[in-house]
Amino acid sequence: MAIIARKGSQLVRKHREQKERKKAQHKHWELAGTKLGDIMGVKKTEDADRSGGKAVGEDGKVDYRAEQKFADHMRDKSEASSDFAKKKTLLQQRQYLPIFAVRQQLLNIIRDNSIVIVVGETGSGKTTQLTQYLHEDGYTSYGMVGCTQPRRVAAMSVAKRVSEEIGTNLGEEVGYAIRFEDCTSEKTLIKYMTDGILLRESLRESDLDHYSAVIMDEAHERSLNTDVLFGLLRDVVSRRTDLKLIVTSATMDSDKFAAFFGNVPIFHIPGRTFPVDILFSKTPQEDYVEAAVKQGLQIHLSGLIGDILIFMPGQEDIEVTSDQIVERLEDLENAPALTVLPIYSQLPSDLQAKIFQKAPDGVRKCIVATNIAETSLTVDGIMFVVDAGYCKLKVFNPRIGMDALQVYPISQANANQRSGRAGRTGPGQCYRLYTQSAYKNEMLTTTIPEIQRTNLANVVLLLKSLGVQDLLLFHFMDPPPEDNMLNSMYQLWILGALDNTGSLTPTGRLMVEFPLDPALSKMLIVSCDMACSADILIIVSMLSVPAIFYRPKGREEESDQVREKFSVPESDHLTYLNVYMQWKNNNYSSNWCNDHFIHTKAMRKVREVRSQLKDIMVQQRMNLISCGSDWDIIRKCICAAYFHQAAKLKGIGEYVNVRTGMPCHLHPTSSLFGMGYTPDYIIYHELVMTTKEYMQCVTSVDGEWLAELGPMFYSVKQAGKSRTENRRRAKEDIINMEEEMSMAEEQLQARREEQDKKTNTGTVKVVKICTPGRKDEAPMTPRRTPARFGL
DNA sequence: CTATGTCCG
Repeated sequence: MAIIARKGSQLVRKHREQKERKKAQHKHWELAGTKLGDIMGVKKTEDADRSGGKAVGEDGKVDYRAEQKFADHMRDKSEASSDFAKKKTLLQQRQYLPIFAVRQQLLNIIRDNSIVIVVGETGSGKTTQLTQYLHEDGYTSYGMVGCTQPRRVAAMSVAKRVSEEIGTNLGEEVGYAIRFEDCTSEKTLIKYMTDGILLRESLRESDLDHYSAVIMDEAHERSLNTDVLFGLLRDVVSRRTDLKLIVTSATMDSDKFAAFFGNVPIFHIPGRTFPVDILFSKTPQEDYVEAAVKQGLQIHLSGLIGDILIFMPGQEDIEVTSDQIVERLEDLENAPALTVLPIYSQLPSDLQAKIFQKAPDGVRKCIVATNIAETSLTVDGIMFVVDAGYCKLKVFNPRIGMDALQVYPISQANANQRSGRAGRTGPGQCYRLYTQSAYKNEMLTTTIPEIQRTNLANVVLLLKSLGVQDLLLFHFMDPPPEDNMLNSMYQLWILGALDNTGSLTPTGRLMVEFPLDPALSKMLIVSCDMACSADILIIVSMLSVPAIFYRPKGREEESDQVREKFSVPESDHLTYLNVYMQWKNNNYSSNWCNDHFIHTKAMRKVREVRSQLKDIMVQQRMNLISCGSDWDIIRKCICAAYFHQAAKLKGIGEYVNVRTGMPCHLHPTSSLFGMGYTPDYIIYHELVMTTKEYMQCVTSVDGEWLAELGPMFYSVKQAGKSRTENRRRAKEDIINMEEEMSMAEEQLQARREEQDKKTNTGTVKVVKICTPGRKDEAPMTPRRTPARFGL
């Protein structure tokens, strides 16, 4: 009943909104008229002034000034342009790269120093050539040359290219390693890999004895793994004088990198890109969606040739922007054809592939993207970039143990990366929908590195298993906030991975074996004792991939209804299990996925993860048993690893966090959402602040389970005799053991102070992070009006 | 009572 009412009212509202919006738009266009200048608010740029300085539009609302010429650091991996490739041999192509001119100098400086920072601009050829130069210079005679990449695709494609250049089969002299795929052999001399792989390797072999040289490519992106490797490799090099470390960096932070590694030399390799004109908005834009739509259309109607790339923070904005461009273009007479293509990572791959297809002759492409187009995928033929100036960032707040996924202004580094996307195949233009003063004064030079804004439980576990005694003294380039480290250690203590002295327990050592977040590893370990490991294995696998359910625009109701068929009323975890079992019963069919609004790609990955985890379990002699249909056992097992993330029912549909007392909400996608069934206690997998504090993926639990499984948090005041009595009392008398919590924290704090006294080196620096929700700390917090756009 | 940026093991 409740469901029907909810769906019904929603339908009506949506429909009404749509009608209203249409009406309002018509009004808008009648008022605005159809004169080009009026609609765009900008004069047509027949002859865009490329020399800089001159205003492009004089009388419009959106107004730009050419400010500077700009060539960016962009990744130009391996692909040479096709006609060039036809004419030249591989060797000639290699010699044409800018890095070739400085080859000997580079090798000399590497010979003379253990660590070198290389500033390699886009198109310099560093990624493909550095490894080969080291190989040619004899470094592979006593070990491998390793090269890390932040992304898998990069590791694979570069390895392929280099193996062709050397003239061997991929996987022999030149190979790569990524999760699920080790394409190397005993013959391998040059090994490309993701930075996560090298990190895992250092667990087995802390001095990296197999390597004679390690190149950390794209280090300026500062991925979590890169930052941990920084600290580790710095020490490895001091122990092993025969190991060479080469770290690539962007110009802006090369000095910082050099200082971190001990004032090591910086070597600069020029790049080869086309100039990009940067045009800033003269006035701040109130609504970046509106501004982007106008700018996109203005470029399109200017008659200049070339595809357009628009950067937006998220899926919703992308959809609104795309729709608006299409709609407004339809209202114009004789407008040239334009294909508008959205792209973001959650988009199914067949739709993603569209952006790489060539548009029909005379049709311009306009790609509307998240920052996926900033580094992860490169589209050729982009001449115009429109940059809204925002991105979404996940920031972890250790105090309340919650992530916040919110829109933040981008950094200058992001902005430069984005504009560089217009200069890949020819000179281009970048329209920034923010003022030059905002760029200079309000934007950070670089994005806050991931290590300072993420949950560190995994990093802490890893470093502990590497024998790092005091994590607060570990040499990070940018140390994470102390709160964050302490919180992670505390969390690991709760999970039984660390003992009271902060050392790794046997459970902790077992947890390290799994490429999972600690709580998930714990769940897997506990499940073996509770005889439901086969089922938990599936749930864990489902939880370690991104979104399973697909909710396409325009078919929201339909997909929601299909999803409800899978829903297990008391648990999202069990709902996931249910989905997997049904998929399995349908022979892992991709058609079945499509019919049920489920991401095929995600499910395939679940299967891969499951198989990898299963191998580890077998190797660790953990038994695989299913509990059949006794799903209470499964819920109890989940509770055993997540009791620290519990919420108590407060009112109808209202929950409060048991530990912090903070109100939390069920996410609308939860099986428990909007149902008549409202359990007294639930545990949640994740707490994320978006528009509200949402618990994502929840399972109902018995109050007494919490007391039984999380005795350091909860206790039942008086134990009754019967089960029902127990349960009743548990519901009434659950106490949050705040004192014990703070005791553990004090213990950690005391330890830290003790260490501080021993070494007053001041290596620990706490960096304040912009607290989510504090508007005064985010000067460029955008006015988000896209939902009401056009009204 | 309503929605999630990008990666990695």
